[in-house]
Amino acid sequence: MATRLSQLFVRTLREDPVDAEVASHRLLVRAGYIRRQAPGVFAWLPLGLRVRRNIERIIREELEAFGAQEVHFPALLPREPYEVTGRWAEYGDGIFRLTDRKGGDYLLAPTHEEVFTLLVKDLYSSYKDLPLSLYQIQDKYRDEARPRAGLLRGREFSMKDSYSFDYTDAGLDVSYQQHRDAYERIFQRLGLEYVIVKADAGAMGGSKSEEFLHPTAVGEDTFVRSAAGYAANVEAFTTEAPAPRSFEALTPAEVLDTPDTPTIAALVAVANTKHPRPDGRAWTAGDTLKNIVLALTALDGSRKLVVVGLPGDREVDLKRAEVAFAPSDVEAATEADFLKHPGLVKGYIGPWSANGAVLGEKSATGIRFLTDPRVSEGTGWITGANVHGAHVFGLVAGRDFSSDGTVEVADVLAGDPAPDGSGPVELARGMEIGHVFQLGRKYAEALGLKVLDENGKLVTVTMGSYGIGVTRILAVIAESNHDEKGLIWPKNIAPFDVHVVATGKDDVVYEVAETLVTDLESAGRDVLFDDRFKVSPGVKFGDAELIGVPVIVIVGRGAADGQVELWDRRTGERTPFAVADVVAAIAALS
RNA sequence: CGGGGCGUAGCUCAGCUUGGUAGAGCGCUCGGUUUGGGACCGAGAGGCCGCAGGUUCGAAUCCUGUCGCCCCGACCA
Repeated sequence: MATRLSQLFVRTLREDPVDAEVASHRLLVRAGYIRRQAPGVFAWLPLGLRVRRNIERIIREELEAFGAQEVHFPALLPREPYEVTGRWAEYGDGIFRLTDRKGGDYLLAPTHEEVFTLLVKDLYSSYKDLPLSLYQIQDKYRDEARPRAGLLRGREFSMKDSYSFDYTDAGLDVSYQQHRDAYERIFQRLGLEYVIVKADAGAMGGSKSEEFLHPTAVGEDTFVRSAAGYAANVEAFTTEAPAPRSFEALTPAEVLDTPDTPTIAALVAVANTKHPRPDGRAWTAGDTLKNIVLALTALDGSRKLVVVGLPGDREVDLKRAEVAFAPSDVEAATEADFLKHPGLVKGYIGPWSANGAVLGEKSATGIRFLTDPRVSEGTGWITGANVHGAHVFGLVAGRDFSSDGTVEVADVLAGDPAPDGSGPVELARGMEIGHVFQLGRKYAEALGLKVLDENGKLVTVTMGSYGIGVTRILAVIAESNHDEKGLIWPKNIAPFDVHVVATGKDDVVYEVAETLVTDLESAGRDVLFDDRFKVSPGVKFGDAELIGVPVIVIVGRGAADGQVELWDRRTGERTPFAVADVVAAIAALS
């Protein structure tokens, strides 16, 4: 099929839209692929829809290839199923809610676990019907606190979501792996670089979960990776605990004056001037044990304190803390919290005091005390002596104090060793483009999805849920496939196969171009034909570069002699061709 | 929710300090000249100056309030 630019519903913009910051947003608006309707909500123009459908086609092919079947749910759903699983409340402000004329509550679905589960429950009741994988490509709605970066985080976005249904754990593993493999093939076909990271299972429940992250500066997630292939979300990163060390040769702890040292930096400075290390090496922040007081708010609203002890060169990573203490909410303790616990000497908190243990469930305060894995048995620390202006030096874990356990809340720093022994990690930014998730029986249990097994016994189905953000992927591809002049689509998702640009005012140019377009159509190519007669060549070239069809044919001054140019959008290279040969040359490209 | 910025034509912006009846470039329409890197001439269409109050003879401009949008952060199954 050929589309004439003179007829196409599009208007390219000469200037960058003022509200677009990131490249994909800027270029997709400028090139006439999308238009903003509301914050995080976009209308799709013909060019944008074409790319979107191409991405969807690849996704469908790979899912159908292993037997997943497409269905389609409404975005508008009643409250009840979400009430049953508790997500009507859990989502809070995160979803769009609406009321019908009778006062019934509805929502615009943020994801569809509940209704998929119910549909299967509706139709199936035997193990013989399983395994089953269903998917849909559907618009999702989430009332994001702050939509941003155009399509990268919208409030309406297209997502492919699949759900697998099995009656055994082993079956779930197979379904999970099928999706995971399909996702790898999809991202490979889309030419999208990705790393698979272990993800936190979070509030969704369930066990195994992995995210596909596309490394990009505009990414919203920080992940860690080692050169040898380890990759994980920061939340899922684990710290290797050093082996216990004997503390028999260690000197006893002593309390020393450290006036005006409520911060680690001040403490290190004073320690080095007033109490230098006997071995001549300078004290560093890593020699100190920092005890941070956190307040946990449980689901029932109750609030209690916990103290975490970490090496002084580390900060608490709140995201890691949220995971470590889930489902409780975590925040730094407030002044009010300290007032309620006079046993805590702010700035000089430590597990030990001359009068006995201060931190820990069995201590004087009764406050739970958890330590970083690096605070292992036999390690010695400078830490607060629970007296203003004094710290205890050489306090040895396992000898002088103990904790109620270890906790992973310290921030991960570049150079930390990967837990699989593959060497130091680096921190990188990534955008989540896919997520595979073993839900387990949470939803099936809540909604009563059971089948009879081989023994005639009723068993609860176990499920997986798998998502790919279609519109986000489109943006991510645009993000990594553009230059200063415009978009450069990979061939298999470009809105057209070939962009034919006719330049000049001679009728013969347009006659040659028309014939070429017809020949390309006959060869099965999708053609965008810039047939605009009164538009100057500069505008046409500029638009071609903006729109980003990877293969461009210029029919211009050589047309009368049967000469055209093949223009590679990505390399910028222009190759002269006889018009008679160009259809074959294009066929050879793909 | 915290911080910052901005609302004037379809787009990008000027005008606001110092109040006097609305501007430019691009885009759009008509006519003509142009046609290998965003051409030119002429004639046009197009604005509730975000909204509401107030001050004033007079408000895009000053004051108050309000709504919205963008960016950073928090948040983000």
